[in-house]
Amino acid sequence: MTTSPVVLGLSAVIVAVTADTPRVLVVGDPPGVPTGRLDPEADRTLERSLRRWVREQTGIDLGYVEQLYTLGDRGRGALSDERLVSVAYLALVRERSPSDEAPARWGDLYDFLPWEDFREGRPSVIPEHVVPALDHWVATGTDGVERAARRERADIMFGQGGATWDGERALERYELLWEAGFVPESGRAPEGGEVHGEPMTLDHRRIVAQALGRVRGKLRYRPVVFELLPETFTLSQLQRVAEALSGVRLHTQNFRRLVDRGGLVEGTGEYDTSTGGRPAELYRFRREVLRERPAPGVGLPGLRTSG
Amino acid sequence: MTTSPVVLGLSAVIVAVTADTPRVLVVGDPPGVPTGRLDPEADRTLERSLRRWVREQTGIDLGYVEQLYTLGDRGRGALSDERLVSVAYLALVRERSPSDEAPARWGDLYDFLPWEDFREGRPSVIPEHVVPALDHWVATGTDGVERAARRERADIMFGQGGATWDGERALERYELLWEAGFVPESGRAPEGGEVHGEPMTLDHRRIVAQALGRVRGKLRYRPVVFELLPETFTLSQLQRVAEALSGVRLHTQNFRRLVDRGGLVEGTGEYDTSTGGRPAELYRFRREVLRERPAPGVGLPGLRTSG
DNA sequence: ACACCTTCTACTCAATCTGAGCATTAGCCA
DNA sequence: TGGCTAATGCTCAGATTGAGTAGAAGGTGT
Repeated sequence: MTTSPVVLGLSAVIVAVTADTPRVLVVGDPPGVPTGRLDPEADRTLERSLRRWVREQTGIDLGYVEQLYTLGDRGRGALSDERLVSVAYLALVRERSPSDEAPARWGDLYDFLPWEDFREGRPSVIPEHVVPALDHWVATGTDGVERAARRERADIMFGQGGATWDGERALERYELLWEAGFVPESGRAPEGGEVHGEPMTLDHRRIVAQALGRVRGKLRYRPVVFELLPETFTLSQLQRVAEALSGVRLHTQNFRRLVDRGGLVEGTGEYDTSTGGRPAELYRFRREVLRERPAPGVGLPGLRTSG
Repeated sequence: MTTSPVVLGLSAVIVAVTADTPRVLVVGDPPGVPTGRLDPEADRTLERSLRRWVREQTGIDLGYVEQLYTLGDRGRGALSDERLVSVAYLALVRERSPSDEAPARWGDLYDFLPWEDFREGRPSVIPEHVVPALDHWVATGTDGVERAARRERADIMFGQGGATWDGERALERYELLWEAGFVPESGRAPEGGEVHGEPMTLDHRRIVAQALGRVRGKLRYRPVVFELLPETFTLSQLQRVAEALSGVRLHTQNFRRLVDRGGLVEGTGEYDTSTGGRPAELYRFRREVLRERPAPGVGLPGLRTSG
């Protein structure tokens, strides 16, 4: 009896923001995030391996990279006689085109997860399709206890029934929708036969959801936005990137107060006159803030430890 | 030429808190965290595999489990003809003894990472040994630029030179000490030949440091403390657990205000008279808070988005 | 040149939260 | 009963947050 060999895959959720749109690099059809395999002989570390084959596959040199999660459920992957365990990474880059011959392209992140974008208010897919599907899922619980638990979970995840919507829980929302049979990746036909949000191959949409949740969390307490911005930028640009990722609109004046008086950025004295209104001062990231504050991030609302 | 096979290891940092002491379950000598291997045939998911062999090895049924990190650098592990990739997990349990025949025991987490415990003020190991070692490391930078960068990093990590100490950066601190040759696990003889903090096998102390950082972060915005407490508890008990993990002392009155008025706990009307002073009311975790607040956690100081 | 539009930027203000301290309560023990 | 200890209640100033008003500085079209 031979045991099935373990194969180590590496996946990269490569995120950029163009103007108002958060983007993720995808390959193939149905789309998936770029994927490679660890060469146990050649690659000294997992992250090096990742950077190497992302460069080879897409021509992109990754900057900021962090590990997201390791997926190892049986039955993932194509071949059945091997056990595919994948380490997923999150990478943030300033957008640029993948090299022409590369089969990679930028997709709109919210095309895959349309229920995550609250910038224009609650996205219509929620009341129109998510909520009915969840109601059905709740109703099909085996007993009252399970139905109550399902109701609570659904409410919390989508900010129903008095609960507040929490952008960082993107993964939990996706997993809930999976369980509720709302996403075709689950193998069950979606409620009503309609598909909402573009599916991805295998469990890749789950990974993207997790990446989104992670970025949103990080935004608060680490200056990761600047990985997505040029050296200098206007406060509007900064705000739009923060909004694109967090999925909510921010109060402009307060946002600027927070990043400016919070020491996160400093003015350069130069101006961008192409704003369409009053010229905007160009700012740059203030590295010293790392020394001054334990958890510097852009000011996002909704983190109250009490009340 | 045969490629070296990938072997998937699973490690568990199992944390409990007894009275004032955060504990971690260790095995062997030098101590390490419990470790198993994925059976690609038998184990359906990584987490199931983990729970199974932890139960087998230690008799402990894990409750709260979350994935920490996946380590895959070449040269880890004992055998050289295989590539060991390990997925590390964090588990929180209410303390109980490992089954007698099991070779596992509870160790004091701060015995391994003594520079992380600020409850009695800055631990003496920092001024006496860490700072001199880091000063030496800074001084041995190749040029002025590198020395300045090292100085800044050292200052930020240990709250020197105007920087504020951030408990959540336990991993970064450990990595810094590794680079500085302060920990024997790095393979270099520690500065001065003295060893501070009990070493662990392989890279296990690194994993424990990461686990500590993760718990400290989670404490803020998820009600994980309750995984470590009995069903009902006094607010002092709650505070002591929070302090043990966060590594800092908290202002009692403010702490109680935050958890109580923040809706995290509710009184039971019963009292514990064994306090040595005025009897303390027994509280329980208020599950409803999950619905009411997006990020419920115990009130820890020091998270300021500005200023 | 002028009104007008747009966006950026500067302030204000009330509500709330935070950090710190003082004071009181309620068992236990000699 | 007085003194000890730990729990609990309350106050207060300073900082932060959320929301809004208003002015500044460009462009555009007549």
